[in-house]
Formats: sequence, structure tokens, C-alpha cells
Amino acid sequence: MTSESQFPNGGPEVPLGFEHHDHDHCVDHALASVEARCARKGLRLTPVRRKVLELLLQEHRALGAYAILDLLRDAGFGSQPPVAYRALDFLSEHGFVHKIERLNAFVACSHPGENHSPAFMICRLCDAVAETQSAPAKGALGEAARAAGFLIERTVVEAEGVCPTCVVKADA
Amino acid sequence: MTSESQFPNGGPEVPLGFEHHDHDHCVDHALASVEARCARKGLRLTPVRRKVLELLLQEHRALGAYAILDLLRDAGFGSQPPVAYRALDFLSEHGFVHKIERLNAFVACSHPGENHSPAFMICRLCDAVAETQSAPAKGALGEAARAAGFLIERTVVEAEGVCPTCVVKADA
DNA sequence: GGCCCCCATGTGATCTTATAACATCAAGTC
DNA sequence: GACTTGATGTTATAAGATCACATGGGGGCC
Repeated sequence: MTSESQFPNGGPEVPLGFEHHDHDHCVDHALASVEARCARKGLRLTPVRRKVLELLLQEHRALGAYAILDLLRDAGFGSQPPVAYRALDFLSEHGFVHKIERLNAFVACSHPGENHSPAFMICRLCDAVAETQSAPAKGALGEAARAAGFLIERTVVEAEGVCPTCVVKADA
Repeated sequence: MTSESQFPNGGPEVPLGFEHHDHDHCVDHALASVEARCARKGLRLTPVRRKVLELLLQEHRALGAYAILDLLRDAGFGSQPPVAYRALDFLSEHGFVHKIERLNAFVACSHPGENHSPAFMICRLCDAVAETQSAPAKGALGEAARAAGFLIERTVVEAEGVCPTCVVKADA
């Protein structure tokens, strides 16, 4: 089931960053990096948590919690919602995955550093998601917050639109 | 039920804009303004739609679709989810209400103009929501989008944190 | 007037997403 | 070896959203 569910939106040609890359390498690299960070910070990257991260890295797109749960079941883990949600809670609490609020779905973090306020570009045609950086506190929003006395702790920044690949397709 | 459900998060003192104001006046004004805009654009502000907008203006905070549905039922309208969702679809399509993705909830638009990309500040302690403007396409996000060839059509910008009132309370 | 079409509304059923509550279990501490 | 803590597993249920189909009201048209 894993394999035929992998690219429901038209093929692998528009992965997370809107570009091709050496995927196996990037998965391994990301996993290793997260393992190292967990070791350093004394976090327990247990089998379920590691598997969820690995699945998200492998699929390289936003997955709903229940899609993840299906994959977990296939991999021999528990198959009840809390299993997936707890792993996702842990991973997103520590910045290893992000929730895409607009899609009620999750992606592996594709950004190197630790502290970052991610921003996402979501293609409404193929559902591809790319992560980038934002600095919302620096713009109009930050100004409004300061003026109002509002303390920003976290920001959700998601742009919806059309990814480069789908722009080309639409023109054709 | 309408009245006791009105301020479940600690009282009316921190409404939409984190500040006091003449609420009756602001509701009437907003309703009239939306009516005028609908008339001008040939949009049908039907009784259900008008009621939903009025409820959101009156409560002056983010309400979930089912909370709205309860209020609609109390007001004698249909009580099945599509009733609320259809009205909300209409209202948000035309920018009269906004969905807060982070809360799966809806607020009446508190911004005058027609074309705007709203941004929100959400207090995690009292759930108050304030609307402001953002220009996400101008900052780091816009730059990344241009570089990637991504066409931004719409943005979700939501800041989570602590509102001025709750900052004071927390200090005390 | 009578007909038709469009759009909005109402309703039942269903689907998706998320959490509550409680039992078990393994690792670490004293 | 008993005790605590955090992770996992399972059942049940809450909360959010949509599908499919029936009804009904208001224009335009003849």
C-alpha cells in the first residue's frame, strides 16, 4: 500500500522543494541530523517517532495524521490515532516536523537550523509543499503586535498558490 | 444558551481588537457596510448569511462552525452542519469573515477595505483574536516565492502568543 | 398566468481529524 | 525489589467538514 499511495497527485516530479534532488541521501542525512540533535538534547527518538519522521521524509510531502497512521500500521506499529498524534506532537514540539494548518497535514522539516519560523508555499493544484523562512515579526505584523502590546510566540505563515511545475502545465 | 455562552474565556473585556469600544455601534456599522457592498456587487445577503455575520460580529471573537450552528438553531434556522458551512463559505469567499486556520474557527472581518491580506494575533490564554494587515509577499516569503517561481494567491498569517490583557494578568 | 431554471436552503448520512480516559510496560532511582 | 516517570497501546468519543438528495422561492420568458 505504501508504494501505490506515494504519489497520488500526479507523480514524483514536484517534491517538497519544487525541485529534483538525491532523495535517499537527503532522507538519510535528515534522519542522522535529527538523531544527533536528540542525543545532544537528551530527547528520546523512540521507534515510533523515528518511523513517523522517516515516513514523512520519505514521502516528502504533507501527509494527514491518518495517512501516517496507515503507514505505521503497515510497519507493525499500533494503529490507533493517538499513536500517530503522539509521535507527531513530539516531533513538532521539537521542530522536526511542521503542521500545515491549511491542510491539516504534516511535513518533515526541511530546514537545517534549530530556531526558525517556517513559512510554507502550498500548491493548490498538486498539493506540493515547500518550506522556507519567514520573519513575520519584522514586517507589518510585528509592528501591529508591538503597537498592541501583543507578545508573539509562534507564527503560522502559509502561502497558497501555484507551484512552478503546475504553472507550466497550466500554460500548456 | 446564547447569553451564557458568550464569554467562556473570562469575560468581555478583551474583545476582537484587544480594546474597548462601542460594540452595538460597531456591529450595526459593519452590518450596514456589508449590506451596502453586497447590494453594489449583486450578492445575495440572505437571512442565514446575514444572521451568521451578525452573530460573529456580536460575539466578536472566533467561533467554531458548530458553535455558530447552535446559535443558528436558537435563531430558528436549520441545524445541520451544511447550513452553517454554506453561509460561512459565502461570507469568507467575499471577505466578510475569515477563517482562523489555527483554531478551526471563524471571525467577522474587522477591516474596512475590500482587497486585503489579513493577519491575526491569537491569544493562547484567552483565545481573543485581533485582525491586522500583513504584506507577506513583500518580505522573505515573497522573495522565496519569486525565486522559486511560485505564484502566491492567498496567504494565511497567524501569530500565536499572549494578548496585552493576559500579559498583565500573568505578571500580577 | 404558467413554466422553467437557478440558486439557496433543509436534512440525513457519512467522512475526516483530533482527543479523552484508562491500562500496560520498560527504564531509571533509591 | 518497590516507586516513579515517560512511552505505548486500546477503546471510545468529540469536533470539524462534506456528500447526496429533496424542497422551495424568485426571476425571466412565453
